Amino acid sequence: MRSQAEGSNFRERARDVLRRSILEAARKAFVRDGYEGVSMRRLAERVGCSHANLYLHFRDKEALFDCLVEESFDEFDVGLKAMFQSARGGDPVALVRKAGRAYVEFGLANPNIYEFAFLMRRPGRKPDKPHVTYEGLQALVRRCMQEKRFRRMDVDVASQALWAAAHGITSLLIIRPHFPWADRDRVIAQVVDAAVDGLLA
Amino acid sequence: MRSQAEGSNFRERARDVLRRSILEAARKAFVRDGYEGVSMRRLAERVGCSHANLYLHFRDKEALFDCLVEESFDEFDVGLKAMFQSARGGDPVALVRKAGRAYVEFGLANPNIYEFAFLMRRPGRKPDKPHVTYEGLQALVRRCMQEKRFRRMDVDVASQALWAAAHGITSLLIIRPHFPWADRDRVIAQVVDAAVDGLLA
DNA sequence: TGCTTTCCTGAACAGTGGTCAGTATCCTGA
DNA sequence: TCAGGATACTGACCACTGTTCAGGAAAGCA
Repeated sequence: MRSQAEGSNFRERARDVLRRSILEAARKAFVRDGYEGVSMRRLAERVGCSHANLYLHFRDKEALFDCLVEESFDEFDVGLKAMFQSARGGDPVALVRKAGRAYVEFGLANPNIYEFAFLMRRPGRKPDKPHVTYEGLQALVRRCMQEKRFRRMDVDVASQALWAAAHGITSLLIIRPHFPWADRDRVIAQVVDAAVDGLLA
Repeated sequence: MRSQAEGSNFRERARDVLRRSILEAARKAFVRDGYEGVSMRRLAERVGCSHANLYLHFRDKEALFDCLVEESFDEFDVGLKAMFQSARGGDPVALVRKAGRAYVEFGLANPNIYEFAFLMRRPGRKPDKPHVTYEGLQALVRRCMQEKRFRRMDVDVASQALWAAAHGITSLLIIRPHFPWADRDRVIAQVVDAAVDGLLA
């Protein structure tokens, strides 16, 4: 029995394959129709299995989409890290601005992912621990302070203020797409730059 | 038949009474349980009528809650207008800061209302026309520019940047209440002040 | 081949928002 | 006062949702 469990069996591989195809179908459906617009039954139909089967791979609908969101943000983190890497030694303040714009762009490019991650209230869900992305921002802000580019203040207050500004314009653009927005890029730039400038020494 | 319709009948009054009691029960339920947490059947039970009856007063669930939100924002507008009135002739920039804080406070004091108004995506809903509150902000920003306190720029870019900042911190605090926030008041002040300072001449 | 373990599914459950034919209620004009 | 007509209301119903579970199908091992 032990040997069955640990051997990388046909069954085990098949299980992983199914899991991945669920995730991919879910991503497609989710990106197109949003959380409420996807039903487990229709999803199962696309995958080609019974809807009950989905529950053998994911505890419930939320868990499935949580998994997708995590994947997406991991990708985002990778992109962000690459950006930090390539700009190592450069102007940290410019990097904050760039990261802020990248954050907004990511949200606008993946509105349904962003919606699920930061626009939906999910009472009784896991406590909101800081995401890797936030920790990266924290580190960057700290560096700006060490190099005396930002004035001395609580790192968290500064980081959270930056996050709030970037999130504000991202979420409004997603939620109110038909609002008579002025030039979007200028609004985004204004929001991000003002938030950054507000921290300068 | 005409006289029936216009006469302030017993029936007509009763209709209005029921409509109001629906709205009040809905407000209570909605504030406690959020949009998804309220079902039309349970709501009808509280009101004391059949759930089908609700649909004779409101086209659907969304229309019912749209009505509530409109009421709430009317209240918000009244409060904000009074503030503008009382500070007329005073420092317009200080007024913008005050309005920004008031906006955030309102949102935090009425999270479920705010959620429905600005946190929920409702595809295919009526085009998002600017709300009275936004128009008030626009006017205030214009005044700041006329008095040369804000630098010359597109009024909408400036107004929308301010709105985005205030919305950003409001929505994050509502959606992520368990995030390890720094001192909330300081974060709010930082976000609002940075957004305002970013417009100064 | 039998036996065990693991996988998978159809049916069922309790709930949702929304509709509609039919009934109960009220108002009006004779 | 009473019949007729307009109005208000409801129970039953529809198509759907997320989720569970007994039991059948399939695979691995002896």
